[in-house]
Amino acid sequence: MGRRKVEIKRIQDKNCRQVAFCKRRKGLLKKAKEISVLCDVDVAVVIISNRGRLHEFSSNNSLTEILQRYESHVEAEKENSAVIQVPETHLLLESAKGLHEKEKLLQEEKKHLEDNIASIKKNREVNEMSTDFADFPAPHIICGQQRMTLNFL
Amino acid sequence: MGRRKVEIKRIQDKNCRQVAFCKRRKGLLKKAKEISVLCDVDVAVVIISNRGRLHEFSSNNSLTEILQRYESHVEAEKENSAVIQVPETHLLLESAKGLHEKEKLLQEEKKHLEDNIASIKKNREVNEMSTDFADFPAPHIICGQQRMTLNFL
DNA sequence: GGCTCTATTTATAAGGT
DNA sequence: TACCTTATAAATAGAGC
Repeated sequence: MGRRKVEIKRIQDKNCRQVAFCKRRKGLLKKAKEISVLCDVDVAVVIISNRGRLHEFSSNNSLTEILQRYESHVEAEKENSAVIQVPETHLLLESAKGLHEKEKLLQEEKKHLEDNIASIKKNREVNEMSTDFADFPAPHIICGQQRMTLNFL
Repeated sequence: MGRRKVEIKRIQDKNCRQVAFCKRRKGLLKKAKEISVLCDVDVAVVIISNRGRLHEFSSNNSLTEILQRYESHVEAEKENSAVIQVPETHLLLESAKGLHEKEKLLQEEKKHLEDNIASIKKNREVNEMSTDFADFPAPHIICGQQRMTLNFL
């Protein structure tokens, strides 16, 4: 739905990809809301950008509850089916490969966490130095700092 | 997008509502897949009809992983939400308190990550030692181990 | 990075099988 | 209940700010 048809594959250009993400994210969340209202159903949408930023929609206030309910219903089935579907011994090689990738991912995330902790400590020092409230930065500045740290999570 | 414009409110006629649900559910899941591919992001969609039937999409095979990441985001934001929502100056003390708590939380998360890495390395060593596949534990046991480690992500 | 414009594609409301 | 058809509304790609 645009000036030309686009093939559904990863958009190579970084800027185009970001623009498409903004537009389509907005569209997806809107559609999630619409179906939940029109059809009176529970809907949960979670989007995590590759920079780790979170976007969500839920049709009620207890998304976590919906998702946990979902997990409790589906996980058991998945475990059963996994055992049934994956009796091939050679897939254990894939398992080992997956563990390597997980380790790499974890180390990257850990680095983010460490950076974030450093950032928080820095902010805290700034706050603790300013014991005179008259010199305190405006609340929205604080908000901005915290928002920044959140982006690393 | 149809013969006429529809207001976004619960569709009264049960049959129309069901028809709309089928169409829009299909559309929503399609769009979720498209954005995940085009924009290279993680997306999870969970739809629970009012009859309790479940429909889902996730951009990779580990919906659980996406949801866990979601929950860690929410926990972190909960701590800050009080500060963000309230512009009262005296709450800056709470802000500092929140930063301490956040640091504590992050350190706990980091510890989880470190424990997890250790666990993964341990698993990997076990895998590498077991070059004789005949001695490999049953696949479902491996699956169980991975599921456990995933819960920390 | 976000917003506007608009040509074009896509989704879908009604209606029918 | 679930699939066609088709007119129409809605989303959005690309371009410009």
